[in-house]
Amino acid sequence: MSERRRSPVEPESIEPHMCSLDLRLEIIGKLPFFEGLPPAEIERINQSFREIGYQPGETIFFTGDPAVRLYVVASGKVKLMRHTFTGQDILVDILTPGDVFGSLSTLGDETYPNTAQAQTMVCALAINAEDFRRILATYPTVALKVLDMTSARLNEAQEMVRRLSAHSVEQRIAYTLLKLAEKLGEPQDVGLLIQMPLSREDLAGMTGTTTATASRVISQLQRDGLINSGRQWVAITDVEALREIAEGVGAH
Amino acid sequence: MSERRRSPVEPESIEPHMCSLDLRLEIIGKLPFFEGLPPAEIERINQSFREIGYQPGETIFFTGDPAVRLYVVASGKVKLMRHTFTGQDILVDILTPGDVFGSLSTLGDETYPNTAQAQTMVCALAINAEDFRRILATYPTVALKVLDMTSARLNEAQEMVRRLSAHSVEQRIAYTLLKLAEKLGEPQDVGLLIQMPLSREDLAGMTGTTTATASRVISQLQRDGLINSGRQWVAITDVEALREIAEGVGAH
DNA sequence: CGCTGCCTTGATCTTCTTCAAAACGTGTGG
DNA sequence: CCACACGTTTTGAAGAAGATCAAGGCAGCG
Repeated sequence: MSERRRSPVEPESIEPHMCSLDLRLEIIGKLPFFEGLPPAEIERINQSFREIGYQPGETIFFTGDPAVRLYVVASGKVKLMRHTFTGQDILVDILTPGDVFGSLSTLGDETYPNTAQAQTMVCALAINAEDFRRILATYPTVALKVLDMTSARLNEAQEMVRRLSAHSVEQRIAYTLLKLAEKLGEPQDVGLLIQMPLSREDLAGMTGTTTATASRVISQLQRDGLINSGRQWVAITDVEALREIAEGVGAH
Repeated sequence: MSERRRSPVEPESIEPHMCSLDLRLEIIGKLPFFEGLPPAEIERINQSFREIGYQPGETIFFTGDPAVRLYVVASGKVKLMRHTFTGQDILVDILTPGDVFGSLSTLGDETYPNTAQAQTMVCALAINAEDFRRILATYPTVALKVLDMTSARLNEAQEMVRRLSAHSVEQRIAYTLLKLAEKLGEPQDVGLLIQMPLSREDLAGMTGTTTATASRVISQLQRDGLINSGRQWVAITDVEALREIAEGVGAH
């Protein structure tokens, strides 16, 4: 413990070309829901998008802003949050390349329900909400894929509700770490590293607890040898044991 | 308090015709997402559906069952739940006529993530998941409406996550009652009545607490004159005051 | 009537929050 | 390379909120 390494999370910052015009077609073509579309169509769809780059920590939009655009993560990580009146931020979701956010239902709310913030260097593709609707109406395949993604996220959110309701903080943190590792995990010498800057505060926001408690739990898990962690990063060393905690195998 | 009335919630049971062939077209035509479709198309779509009736308490499908069908609530109320290993049930959502449930994303999970149970007498329209996909692919308007509904529910679920994380039990219960009243409220002499059988256990499941605590909070709210309640029913008498509690205006 | 579920209420105990202070890591500028 | 300063993390002690366990009350129904 004497010589703790620096954060093993790679900066992911020195890649300016990621948001360049050159690669837009490739990025858009690789998006899960445009997959399989003929190149000519992708070319046309491409016209409607414009790319925007964000610095880590930069806010893409705030809760309550008029919901005019829909975004797609092209590269980097975006966190979706909700504010509480007490000033605390709840981390609702973490988005990775291919994920959609912003204004999906033009008919419903006129404002964004969440705040979106760049967690790393981010390249996002933005499209006018109405234009996106037109695309969906034109290509039913795409609409079905977007629907799939949305209902998958609904499912995850409902699962989250269940876990917040019935599980202890330790279980929730264990589960959240596993979920994050599933999405962002990278095998490294420190363990299965969650490839993003992740503070105790973030973790607290995701599990509905405080930084102090999150810190205590993380320390305990580390003492037990299940994880490995430092400033702004966490790596899992014993996935199975962590899963047992998350599912509440011995305790409750 | 000496002479407490019987449950003012209407049974909603003696309407067997609701699930008859005669009214199917009308019901399907009134579904939010088929609205505006030409009658001839509705007639065709109608062919793919079959109706199924359920008794109160009857289970429509369990978590983990193979997800082969998609359902639409035609009449009655359906509750969506998730089980926990401790045996506790979390009430994830309450569905009213027009709501879709069951297998939406045929690509994703092969099993239902939730358990669906009839809360009242229910008439549901069922359709093979693949057939429904075909309909969505054929009528983009419908697909967009379903997408809207789904993302609205996603939004609600995320809001629920926020509230579970940051609010007290009293606030959560107040909020849940308001939400239910919004969906199912009926002005009556006892107050704004939530038109469905709603036990303390249900309420506990929706707010992530125990029946004992839910009961305590309900009693307190009743003592303060904000609500009116009895066995399996709740009515709101002071919406504004309840909203203040839900939003946490004074307390935290 | 008496049975079966709901609902209420009390006492105790655990978990988590809160508040606060100290230690640590990291980047900065000397 | 060192020292400082800032943000993050750790840790402690006290307190509050809610869970748990359990007993009793009340309503509706056979």
